Amino acid sequence: MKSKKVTFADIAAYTNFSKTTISRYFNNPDSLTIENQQKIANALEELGYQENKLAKVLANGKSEFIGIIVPNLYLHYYAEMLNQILSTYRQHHYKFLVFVSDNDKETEQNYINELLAYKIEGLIVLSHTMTSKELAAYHVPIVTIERESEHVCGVSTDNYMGGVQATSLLIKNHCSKLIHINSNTPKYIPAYGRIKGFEDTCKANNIPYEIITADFGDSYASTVTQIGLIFQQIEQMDGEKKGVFLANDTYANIFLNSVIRQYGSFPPNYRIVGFDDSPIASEAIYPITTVGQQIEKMVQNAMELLILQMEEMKKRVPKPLREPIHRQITPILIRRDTTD
Amino acid sequence: MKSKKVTFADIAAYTNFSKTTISRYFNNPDSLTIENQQKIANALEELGYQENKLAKVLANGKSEFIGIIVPNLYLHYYAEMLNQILSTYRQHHYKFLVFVSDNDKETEQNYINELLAYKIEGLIVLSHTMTSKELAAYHVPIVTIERESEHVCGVSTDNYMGGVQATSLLIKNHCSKLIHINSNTPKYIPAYGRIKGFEDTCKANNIPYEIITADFGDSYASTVTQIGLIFQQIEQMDGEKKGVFLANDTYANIFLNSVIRQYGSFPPNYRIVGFDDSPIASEAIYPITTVGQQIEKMVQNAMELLILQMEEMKKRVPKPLREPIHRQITPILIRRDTTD
DNA sequence: TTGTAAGCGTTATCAC
DNA sequence: GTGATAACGCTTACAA
Repeated sequence: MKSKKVTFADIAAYTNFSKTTISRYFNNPDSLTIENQQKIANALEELGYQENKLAKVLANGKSEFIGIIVPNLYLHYYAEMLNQILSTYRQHHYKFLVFVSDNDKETEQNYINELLAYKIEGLIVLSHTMTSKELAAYHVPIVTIERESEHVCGVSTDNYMGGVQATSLLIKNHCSKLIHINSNTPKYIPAYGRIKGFEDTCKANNIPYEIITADFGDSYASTVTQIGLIFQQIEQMDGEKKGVFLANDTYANIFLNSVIRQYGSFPPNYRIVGFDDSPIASEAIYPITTVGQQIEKMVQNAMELLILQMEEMKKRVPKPLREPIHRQITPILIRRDTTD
Repeated sequence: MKSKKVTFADIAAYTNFSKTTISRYFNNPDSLTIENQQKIANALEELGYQENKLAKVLANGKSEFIGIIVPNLYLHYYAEMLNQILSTYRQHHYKFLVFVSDNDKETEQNYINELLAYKIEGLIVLSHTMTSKELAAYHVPIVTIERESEHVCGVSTDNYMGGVQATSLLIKNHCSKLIHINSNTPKYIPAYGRIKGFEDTCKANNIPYEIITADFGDSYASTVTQIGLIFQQIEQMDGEKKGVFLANDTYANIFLNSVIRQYGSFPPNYRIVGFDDSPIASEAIYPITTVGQQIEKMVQNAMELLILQMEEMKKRVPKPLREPIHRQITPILIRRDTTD
């Protein structure tokens, strides 16, 4: 087996340069002559050098670590978000330390402390348990995605516009009655905008509408049951063409399945729109029209905001943002088979 | 704002102890008197100490980092795998550095080098681009999950048993003709076992069968097209009750959708079994019977194998495994509505 | 039970 | 263009 790890000292001895010069070879090669660069390059090869970034971090303070706290990866939405975040490595070369919080606040605080101990330069928060005020108190660059973010930077989907888009399409489809199905959503959550957008659009167009909220429980089975009941309820309602806008694609798919099992195929008296553009929307028995969140764009914006703050911290006299920055990303309506 | 970061030196000065004692407070508190522990605890609080694990790692060589390379997070299978891996933090306190490779070999090699530079103690590989021989050459503890792993430790589903289970169920359902649908799978991939298990079981029971393989392209749309064609082909076949076993739940769902659109509801002359127990299996228009991979158990085994190797590396005279260890996890048949 | 001093493998600050 | 030398913040013999 090979012996110990080879360090700058070994390279220096081997090449008759100093450690400083070896360091320069990596960080500022132009300051060496071409031939000396070559000498060192050879030595590296010969001795089988393996760089140690931890030592580098200790010396220069730049860990290039970003921490991520995500509620779970069961929902495709979070998985795809994480996917996009990790993919930014190619542009920015930040390394990501990832934690899954499962919505436990205390656990989450432990994670943050652990992350701080590893000298992360920034933190991306997707979970909901801590308030933005608590997050801000850590005095580390932070960006949140699609959650309450009064006291820190954040990006979220323009949920209001999403609601408007979905509702407008249903109206263009000549639906005579509009129905929105959602869980009980507090007003300070970004997703509340979907409800508001729906309601405002119905009012503005003078179309009869109804908002049905329910507690869908925390299992898929209970969601199926609840939506089944709501479907029966809607079947009883007046309206020859019902436009149903659901809070997400999972709900939309369950609703569509109820409809198909009742009618055998997609009937002309229903139009359905979901939200998220998750895989289930295209995989459904009839591909579902949905409001697609632009996840890639959201992540790109989040990274911009984070990098902005991180760069600032590296200056000799960091001047943190006076006000947190917030960005809204407009979603895109994706028309498929459950609307005209 | 607060000034510089406080270090052991500051705590030492403040408490009139040495840095060594402060270090001991963290790593071996019992070696201090209770009152001195208290003194130090107070000082920590007063000065607002924030630990630096990077310095610790540099000094003691234990990074507590594990690297993960996953092909993507688009497929729920990988997302759930990652989810389970990250969740092991609670038991073992290893921190995870995660990379998404998108199946590019060169990229992947860069990732591994980066991970080595951060002194990871071990590596978990889910991607397929590098051979296990190449992986083994890195001389770092490795475990692979559900992939070729001749030269490194690995865990995988007992795909053969899965194939047997699925096929046996279809036989018990009195199917007169069995059909297996799969992509072109090389024999050295663990998933090939599904085909073998199907075939052997058909032969053993003397049931007419057919194996249909195809290139499904790399998009969902092309998969739908291909499976639609295969469905038409199967419709032409003899057999009053056809048992169809598909390589995964996505295929099974598409096949089921084809059936429903043809028949209006689930007809008695078809029985369907998928593989993976991914969300689509339960979310389908009729919940799909499937062979469920025990992801949690696989991850647990993977961590065991990895920790085994990592512990060995910490010994004064590491004796690496003579032979890589491999584990097979038996999958579980989950009966739902597409079988009796 | 506690302290001294030499690392760990880099980078940063001055010199020359 | 190159080199000494002191950090960076913690651990670990070896002493006492």
